[in-house]
Amino acid sequence: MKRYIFVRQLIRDRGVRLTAQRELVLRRALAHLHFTAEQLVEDVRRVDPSVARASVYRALALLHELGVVEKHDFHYGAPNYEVTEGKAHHDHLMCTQCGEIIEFQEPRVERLQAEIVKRYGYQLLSHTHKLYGLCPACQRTQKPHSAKPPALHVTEMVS
Amino acid sequence: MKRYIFVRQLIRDRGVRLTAQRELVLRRALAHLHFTAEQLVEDVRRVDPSVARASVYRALALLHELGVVEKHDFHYGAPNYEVTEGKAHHDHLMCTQCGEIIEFQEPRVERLQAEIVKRYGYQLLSHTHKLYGLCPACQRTQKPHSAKPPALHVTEMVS
DNA sequence: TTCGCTGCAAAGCTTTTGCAGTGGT
DNA sequence: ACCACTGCAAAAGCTTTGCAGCGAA
Repeated sequence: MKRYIFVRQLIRDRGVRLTAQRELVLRRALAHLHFTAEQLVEDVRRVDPSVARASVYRALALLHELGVVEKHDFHYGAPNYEVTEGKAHHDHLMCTQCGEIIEFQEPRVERLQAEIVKRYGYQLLSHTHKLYGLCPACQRTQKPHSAKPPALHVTEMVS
Repeated sequence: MKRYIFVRQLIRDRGVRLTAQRELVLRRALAHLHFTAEQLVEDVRRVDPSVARASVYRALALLHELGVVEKHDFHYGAPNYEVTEGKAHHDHLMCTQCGEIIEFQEPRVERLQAEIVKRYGYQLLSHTHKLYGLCPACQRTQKPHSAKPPALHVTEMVS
């Protein structure tokens, strides 16, 4: 709820209009941990079928510009989005078989990153750090060669 | 050259046919550090215009299955491919303004990764670690807001 | 000779865009 | 009352696929 109100204010401060469509897209985005653009379209249209696919994409782009939403490519299926606003920084560990995503924090890695960029004279702006593996459950039911994209799922229902 | 011969053998061992198209795609892929599928298509067809776009995509998919080629998404333009076969493992540092890509190694990060997955009972299969920032040159010519995709470039000419 | 691979063109998916009408401020 | 935003449908990437013919083994 706090995040919702905060982002609404961000939109207003941006000087763009706070429309019903944008509010709805924001509310539905906040209801998921990780989601694809298409999942968000479906979710939004389940609530209000009159909202156009294009409006969802445009609202998502706006949220991305505002720094509220991050885009992830887990290389298994379509890109994923995540509302990172108001959440502590974290990276991701994903099961390549069932699609489970775990968010982790590791300050020691962050420190090493700073060291690495310094080595090349770079100014660090952002980073992505993704670990892929098998979750405990999938290690047991392990198929020798499941080369293909597992479903990317979504769980949390409120924000 | 050693890599070329090695991969040819990989293809034969796979029990699939070693066609002229596959050999050409492999040679041109080896000639670049990082490339998009479309860049590879252009490059291949510059050498032999009779090769179909679809054949390049199919050959690239084969090389990916063989573990010879890796796919990267730098979030600036189309996904990038890289022939990693025969190269030491490394991760990437990219300038978001000019598109320069630096490959770095940091064993200490690798060690922390092993520790992280153990924490969650995962079995680590692979990872991606990408740092985004401004290279020394672009820090000087810095535009306040260059939100858009820089050209992804390609340099090396032989392999 | 066989059947896996290719070229071609068409289709598929996801995302973007042009435009006329609508609604926030 | 403006003009930014929306819905719609068409277009625009990028990648995959069906199919008939070709050519590596």
